[in-house]
Amino acid sequence: MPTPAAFAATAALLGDPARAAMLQALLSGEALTAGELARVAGIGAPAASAHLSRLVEGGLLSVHRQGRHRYHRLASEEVAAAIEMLGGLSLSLSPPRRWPHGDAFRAVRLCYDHIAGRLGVALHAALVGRAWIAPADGGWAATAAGEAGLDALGVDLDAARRARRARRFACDCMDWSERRPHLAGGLGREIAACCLRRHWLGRPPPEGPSDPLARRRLRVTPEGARRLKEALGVAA
Amino acid sequence: MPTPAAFAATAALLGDPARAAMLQALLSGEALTAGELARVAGIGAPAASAHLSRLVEGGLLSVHRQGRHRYHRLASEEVAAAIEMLGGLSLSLSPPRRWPHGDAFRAVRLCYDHIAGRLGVALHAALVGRAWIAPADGGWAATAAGEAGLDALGVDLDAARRARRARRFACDCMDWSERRPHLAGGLGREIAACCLRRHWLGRPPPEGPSDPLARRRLRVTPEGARRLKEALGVAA
DNA sequence: GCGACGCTTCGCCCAGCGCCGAAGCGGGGC
DNA sequence: GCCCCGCTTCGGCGCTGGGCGAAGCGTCGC
Repeated sequence: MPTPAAFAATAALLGDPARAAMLQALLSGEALTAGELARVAGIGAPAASAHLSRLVEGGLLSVHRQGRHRYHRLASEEVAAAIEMLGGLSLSLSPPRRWPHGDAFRAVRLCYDHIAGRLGVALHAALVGRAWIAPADGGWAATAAGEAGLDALGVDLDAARRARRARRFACDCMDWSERRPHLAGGLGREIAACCLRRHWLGRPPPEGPSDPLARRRLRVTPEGARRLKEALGVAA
Repeated sequence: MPTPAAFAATAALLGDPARAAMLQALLSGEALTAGELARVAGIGAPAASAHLSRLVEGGLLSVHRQGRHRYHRLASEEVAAAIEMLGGLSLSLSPPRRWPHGDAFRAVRLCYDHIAGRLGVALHAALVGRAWIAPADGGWAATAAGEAGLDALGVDLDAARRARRARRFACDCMDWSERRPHLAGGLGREIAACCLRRHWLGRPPPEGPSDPLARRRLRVTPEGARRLKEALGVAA
């Protein structure tokens, strides 16, 4: 455990409405500009700049300059996992309203860059149940059967192993709507990419003019349901 | 996801050094008095009282009056899980020092009231691998084989099912040192209680005069290592 | 019943932070 | 070269909130 001071410093970064809005917007895994984030948070450019500086300084975000824009993204999937978890806690502490985003969001959605919701949890269980992945130091490793099966599905295992942004090959991420883990890490990312590339998952149109969760919504296509069922026994 | 305002309100409760110290102290699962918590946080009684009021109001703590004392404890294991997770994130954001608590704390420790660390993760994997527990709505349920096996070990399944404090029978709790889940819920609590009762786990003496993690330290006894090995194939 | 003790409430002070408007810096478009 | 645009820095304002000492309330011990 960190010192209380270090712990509080990290938590305090999450404990501001404007910063929370920015971080939630970045949960889609995309990189957004300072201006977009200012609009999302409903504040002016100077205030947004100060917030973003603190988030970067604190290690929660990373920046990428491109021309006169500055693109911000979550620094790691650990950050995404912590935000998801804290969101789940906050929801359970104020239970007045029921599930606010419709059952579809609970069934399948994007968490940072991997699949979450009931489908994400089912995929995780299927991979473990068929012994396609096995416990390894710091997460999971693919078994021989898993490498063959995933390759047959079209998952780019080389890309999954390429440790971009210091990520693990595969590790667990707690699903706050299901209270069971789904798969994160490079493998989680590539599985999601594969499903999107092959149109097993699609992105439904936004539900409103400024739908903050639009980028995270997913939908299982008929073909996706069929292929996932026959390949992994997953009922989407 | 909650609104940014609700999310930030919850995070802000964790984002103060004094409150963080209190919450970390309560991670042992015990109930502590306001005075003890004030001492832990290094603040006076009035300040502690104000902090505790806010934590209770925010749903993170629950209070129990007994005579002239007021005992505070974490309101739920979801709160404990979120604190653990945020602690792991905070550690990973400031990686200068390596593991500060010794390898023993990483091997086995108490998380709220269940077993965490490498042993906790190994137990979770063993229960799933032997199909003693199976996925169920909102967590895990014990299979017929699991009921028999756990009962033979001496785990009080009736107590585990008794949903004290609105807890699930069994669900996952992310282990921040291993990045894989260990078992929480009523079953997790009763397994830990069973191991302590049968002296398979013991509490080592505190490492210093004011060891904040003393109540969470655990150690596997020789008999415990033998019994866990033969019953579940777990190498402690 | 009286004092000791645990805790809370009240009153107050001060630091930190979140916000904005104005100004400054740098990149791109024309 | 000019201006537009995205972003940052600076200066100033207002408020929240965290801290303490003093006082009040309820409980326990004798």
